[in-house]
Amino acid sequence: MTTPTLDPDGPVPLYEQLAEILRGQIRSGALPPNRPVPSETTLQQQYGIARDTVRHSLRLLREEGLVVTVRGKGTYVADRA
Amino acid sequence: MTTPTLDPDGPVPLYEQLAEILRGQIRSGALPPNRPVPSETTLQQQYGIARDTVRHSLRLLREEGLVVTVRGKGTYVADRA
DNA sequence: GCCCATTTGTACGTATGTATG
DNA sequence: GCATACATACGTACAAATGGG
Repeated sequence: MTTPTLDPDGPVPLYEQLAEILRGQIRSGALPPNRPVPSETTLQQQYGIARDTVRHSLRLLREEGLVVTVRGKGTYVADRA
Repeated sequence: MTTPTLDPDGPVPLYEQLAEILRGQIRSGALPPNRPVPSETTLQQQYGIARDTVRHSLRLLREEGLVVTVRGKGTYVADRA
């Protein structure tokens, strides 16, 4: 499982690129329901982006109902994502 | 019209305090429909907070349908706010 | 109950890009 | 071209919640 790379120069914002990657991993089952998404710190290091950008991506997924975030614990793939 | 003050030490986040102020101004008619909300820079200076915090407040109001934001123009009170 | 590491939340600052007028 | 305004993205610091030892 190689980590996909983001394109900082393309027309698609980094937060949208990461969101799309995570959507794919959720849909494919690589990130199964009720399992934690990698932490914000992990994602920011894996993709070499700012935490601000990671949080923007996760906020989108929350609004889409794909993930649920619990303070102090983590962000989890939703039950019926 | 004095500018209300925010309490940085209280339990309510600054972005929520500002959101509540703006909600009140919208409901009272002080900010009428189709009129611009003060710009992010203006709000950040008026209340002595970061632009990040202002944007968080405005994002809440957008999600509530109270305002509409147009890039390069400004943020406007929604029609049926 | 008390530390401690981890994780998310809030808030600050700065720089640059893009759209409007 | 220029000024204004929002969008994206980077950085930092500290607070608050969780869970383990």
